[in-house]
Amino acid sequence: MTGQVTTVDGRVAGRRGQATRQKLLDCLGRMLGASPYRDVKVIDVARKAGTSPATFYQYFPDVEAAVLELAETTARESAALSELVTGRSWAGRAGRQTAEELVDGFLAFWRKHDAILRVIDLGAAEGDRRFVRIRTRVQGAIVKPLADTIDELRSRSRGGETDASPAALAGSLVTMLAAVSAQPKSLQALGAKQADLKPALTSLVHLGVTGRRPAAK
Amino acid sequence: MTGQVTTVDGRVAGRRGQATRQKLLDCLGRMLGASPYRDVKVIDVARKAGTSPATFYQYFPDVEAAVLELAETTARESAALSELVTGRSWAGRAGRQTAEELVDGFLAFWRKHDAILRVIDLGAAEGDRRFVRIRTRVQGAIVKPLADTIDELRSRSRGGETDASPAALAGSLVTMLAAVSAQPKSLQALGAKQADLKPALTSLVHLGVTGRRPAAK
Amino acid sequence: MTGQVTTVDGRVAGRRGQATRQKLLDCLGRMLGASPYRDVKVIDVARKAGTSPATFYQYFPDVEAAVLELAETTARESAALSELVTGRSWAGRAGRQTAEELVDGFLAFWRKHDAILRVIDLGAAEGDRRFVRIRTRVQGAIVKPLADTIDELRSRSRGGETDASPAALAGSLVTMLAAVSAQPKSLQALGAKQADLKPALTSLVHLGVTGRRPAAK
Amino acid sequence: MTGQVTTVDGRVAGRRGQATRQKLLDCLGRMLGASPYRDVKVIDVARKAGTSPATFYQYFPDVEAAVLELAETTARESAALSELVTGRSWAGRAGRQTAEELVDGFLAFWRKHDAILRVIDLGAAEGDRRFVRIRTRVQGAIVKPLADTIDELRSRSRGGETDASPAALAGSLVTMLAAVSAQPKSLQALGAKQADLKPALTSLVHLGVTGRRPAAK
DNA sequence: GATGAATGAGGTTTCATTCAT
DNA sequence: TATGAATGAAACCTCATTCAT
Repeated sequence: MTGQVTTVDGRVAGRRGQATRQKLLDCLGRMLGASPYRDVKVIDVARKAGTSPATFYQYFPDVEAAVLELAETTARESAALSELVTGRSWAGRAGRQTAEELVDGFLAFWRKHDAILRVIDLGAAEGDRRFVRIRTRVQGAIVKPLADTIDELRSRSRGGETDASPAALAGSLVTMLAAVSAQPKSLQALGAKQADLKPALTSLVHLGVTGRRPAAK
Repeated sequence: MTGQVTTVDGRVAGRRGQATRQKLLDCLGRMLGASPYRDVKVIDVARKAGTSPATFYQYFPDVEAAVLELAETTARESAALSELVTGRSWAGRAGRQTAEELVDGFLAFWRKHDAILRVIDLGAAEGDRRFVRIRTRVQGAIVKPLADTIDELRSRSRGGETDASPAALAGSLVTMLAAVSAQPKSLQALGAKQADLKPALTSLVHLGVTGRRPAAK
Repeated sequence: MTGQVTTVDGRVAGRRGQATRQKLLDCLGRMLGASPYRDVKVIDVARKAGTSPATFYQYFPDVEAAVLELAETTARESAALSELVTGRSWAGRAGRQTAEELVDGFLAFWRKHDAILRVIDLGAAEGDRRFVRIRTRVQGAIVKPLADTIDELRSRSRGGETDASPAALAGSLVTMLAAVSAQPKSLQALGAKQADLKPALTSLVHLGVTGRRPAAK
Repeated sequence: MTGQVTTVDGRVAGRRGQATRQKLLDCLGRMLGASPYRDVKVIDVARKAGTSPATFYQYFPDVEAAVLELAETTARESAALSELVTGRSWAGRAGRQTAEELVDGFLAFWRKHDAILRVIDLGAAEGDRRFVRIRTRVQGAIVKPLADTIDELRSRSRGGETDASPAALAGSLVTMLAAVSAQPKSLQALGAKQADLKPALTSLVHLGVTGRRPAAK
């Protein structure tokens, strides 16, 4: 599935080559977290990885290609996020816990992939199709099962309400989680204490999904 | 109040200079909407404004400085957003309308200032203090009165509920609105129809603020 | 003698113009003392003088022209140096005093015109005729009467000695004085105390002129 | 001892790199002799060396850095000047010859390193510590042994004379030699014939060191 | 596989210089 | 007289990119 790892000129990379390639990716990842995307240069990545620019070009045609690969990896990992939603109960205390774990899991994932997710967001916002696709994949890992859940909950209850679309609701909620994660200091600057954040998000998710406030703890 | 507009070397700009300066800002703003921030160069801004790079440097030390000024202007304009919240009713039909107008107004503002807001977000996410401050100001224009509103609504109802913090709730909701605005195609790619978006946001805002679903139309 | 002061385009400068022009020269002089000649720019001179580059160009075609004018002024002042030599006695105690005053006067003059003399030296060393001419004028103010003095002293004593040429001797001595003045910290770095400098120079001058050591004080 | 030669970004230069680097230095040296220091540009040095500015910047951060390296090399070579003084006799005919050879050797060295020494002088006169240090080293190569010589000569003769400090004397003499060398046409313009120069300098050096005129040839 | 080394290309910056006001 | 303002021109400087080793 992961296919062969190849050099730019088509050769298959051996053990040593793979290691070099990976080190370049790692360094790139770290640099994305440390300096503005605008300022990330091939030369710096190579130098920080202890190799030369020439080596970088053995494996990637340019910085963007390497970024896309990091993004791809992240997208692959994001599949696991689905488990935060599928097969969970949204009733009563269990529902509150489901919402809590969803928020927790999401924030953790975001925090871990901080830098690359920021770049994906940027690329997508700027209209780059490749990044839009990846972003969709990452958010979809939660949005889709969440939308299904909302649908299902409604069909179980006395339906007929002209309520908001499940997909739109789920999408909005996940977008919110992502955005809050991406701007860690933002809400504090607006007067929300660090400790208040998760409860608020949990509450909103619960409200959005079920239409009611979560049960008290 | 706006202080004197000065050139980089400290001279006070006259009528003609101001015009040139403004034209540069306008062109920069347009370019931010058209190409990745990464690719915006002094030379292009100058060319598009019908002047030379040398002239650009009379008024700004670099692209970032000009961007910050655009951002500043946007922040100033954002103050008007407060009116979407202050003095509104959240009860019944009126409440639904308040939420709708809030969402509408916010999206409209975001759409209008699309490009620069994206750059502000990026700068803030990358940790640049100056952008964080501006972002806080923009979002604060809505978050603060909204948090007050939540507070007030609670105190009026039979209180005592251990609910999420108003500031965190308001912050999360506004962050959501901003993020959804910033990624216009995103939710559609996730299966939400364009038309479903506003109702969903409206619903979430109403739920978040009042704790109940909005009244039917 | 000093002719009319004119602007670059040939107009005769009035009272106000003269003042501006002079201020530019003064600032240029000060800047030559403060930063490497390499780094002195029209823009800076004008700015420091509280005017604009355009004004500078009203009075001087370029920096070099202004420098030459400063140099010219210095050359004019240097004429007074002759008095350190003419009509002095070189016999006995009086001779020592003559040498001392010569050294003193020369160092004082050099210290006062420090910066511009450095530039003159540089220009001359680099082969610029105009600076060579000025330098010659400045040093000539002392060299010529000094050479005459040597000549005269010899003709008075039992002549016939195949001794060094008076002009070459005088020129070398004065060059020495100038060079020592130009590098104030140099000799100290080489182990000569500040207080030892003048006596040494005095002694050398006396030796060079008279062929004998100066009398004890 | 000379340490590794490295590029600006910290790589160790190999055989080819060293050659390029050296060619740049050589060309810079030649250019300093041909045009005013003010006008020496990276682009010209590179062009003359048959490379590109980019290559220049691989090896030097700017022109000044390269100049300092040339200066350093010259300083190293200057150590050999000491031999013009150490172990020489200053008595009678031999003394005259010692003085002659000292002057000759010094002038030859100066003529050979003409250009860079001029720049060193300039930098030092303008107060740049790095140049002052180098200048001190160069002149020290002669000044120190010469001062020792003076000291020794005095201690041998019936001492007790309150004479000028040896270091100051030696320093002044060497400064004189350097300055005369640096302004080759200067003395001629002041009426000293080319052929008279060395005898005059020889005479002054001899007088300064021994206190008496040199013996006739 | 890796990389010293070189460099074309192009944006950045600075200035001298001009001109209309 | 003075100077805001603009800019051509040129150097600076950085990088992506290539290639021979």
